[in-house]
Amino acid sequence: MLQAHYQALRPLTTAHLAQTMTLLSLTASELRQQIEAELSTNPALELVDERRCPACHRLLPGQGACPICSQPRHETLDEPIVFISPRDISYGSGSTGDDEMPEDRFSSTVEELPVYVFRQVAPDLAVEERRLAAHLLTNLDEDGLLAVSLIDAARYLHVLPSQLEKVQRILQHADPIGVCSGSPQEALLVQLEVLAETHTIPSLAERIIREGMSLLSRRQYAELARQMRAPLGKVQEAARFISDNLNPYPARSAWGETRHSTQETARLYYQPDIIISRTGPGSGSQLMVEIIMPLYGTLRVNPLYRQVLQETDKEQKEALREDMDRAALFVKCLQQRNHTIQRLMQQVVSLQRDFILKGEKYLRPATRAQIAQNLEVHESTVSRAVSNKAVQMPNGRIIPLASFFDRSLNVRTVLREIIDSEPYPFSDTELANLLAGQGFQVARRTVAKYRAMEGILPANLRNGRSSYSASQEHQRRL
DNA sequence: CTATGGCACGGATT
DNA sequence: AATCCGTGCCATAG
Repeated sequence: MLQAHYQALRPLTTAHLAQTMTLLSLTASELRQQIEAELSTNPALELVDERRCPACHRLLPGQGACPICSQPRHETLDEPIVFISPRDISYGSGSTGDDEMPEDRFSSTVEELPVYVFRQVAPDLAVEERRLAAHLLTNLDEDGLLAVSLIDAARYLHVLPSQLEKVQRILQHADPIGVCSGSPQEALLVQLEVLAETHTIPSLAERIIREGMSLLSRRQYAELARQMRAPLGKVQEAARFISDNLNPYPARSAWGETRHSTQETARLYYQPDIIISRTGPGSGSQLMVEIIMPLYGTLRVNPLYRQVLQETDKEQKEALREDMDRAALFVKCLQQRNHTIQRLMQQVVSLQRDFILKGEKYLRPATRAQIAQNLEVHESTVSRAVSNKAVQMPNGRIIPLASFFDRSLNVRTVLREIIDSEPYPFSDTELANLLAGQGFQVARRTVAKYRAMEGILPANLRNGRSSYSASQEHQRRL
């Protein structure tokens, strides 16, 4: 049945083909602009605001709408089972008619933050909880802190404060850690808690934040020490730790700093075009892939047009028919775009399952050409589909889709591991041999390049603990 | 003499 | 057709 459905979607004209190609290479946000432009110029095209698609609703928690396909489709694969559905993003309230004027980067950050956070947590929330999360996120101030009190919000939403607190806790652990806290103090505590999982933290830090916030912010350490009944040195150490590692205003300080992302093209913040998440915890879980559609509702040809077409006289008929054809074409192209991306992601996910779940080390070097062959499409098609798109991984990290095709990422990761635990600084030649021992055959010269990419100093400048400042200085020089 | 970085070439990618 | 990436060759630094 699906087969038949898509048979009808095969490109029929060169115009169709060209438009599909164009749409294929667009990001979710670019697509949104495109759709809006089309909607405003073509009266035959209509966006039906159906927020829920029954089938999606059953499978996805919450309101995963299926905007483009009027018949929602979920395909299952044998190996990792993949559900794919376009997914909606709403852009808060108001300001829909904004013309792209990137003059003010800061304001765009403010506008993006709620969406960015919502995307991370949405998969983990139940339907009702999503509503709460959305409400909280629309009430953030520019620092990423809650502008309303939890009590007020709970009253407004007609829920128990405890329910809202639960949602808030989840939000606070999303990427700008501490976001959605009620106060700087609260944000710090959340950050401290998260940090404590991986680092050792000064014992005094928590108490200082809890009890000595005002003194801390005024840097009155002596007074603080007296109040804590602790030595001044300890207090200063803790204060130092706090100012170095924590941030009372989660939204400030470039939360897109994506450390360790290995891609030099790391844009500040991505809007993911595709989201990969796990359907549940544990090893037997399946992967769920969502293709983002940036608008609510179903896009279709306005059925009224068909009727009117019957009843008008000839000269008007021509104009109407043209609009209708354009609209139909657009919808087809859009469907084809999503279909192509869907098939692509099925390939990618089943090939790179280990990479998605276990990390960069397990990336398989795959070429676009190979995927294109499996998909029986031209490699330039794959190329277009892959470029300029961002994927959000199950762990919340957002990376370019192109990194799935990075031929050297796994080698570089292993290289990093070797160097991180080396007993003495290995020379590039030794590193090359060690890598070969692990099955990575790379030339000595290439090892040097990878080192540079990872910002690791050459052996002669590397003494045991490679200091950050040194390596950063080195990076700057490149 | 050894370890690295620069330049250039060929194949893959876009 | 233009560009990027892995490599080999060679010059330079220690």
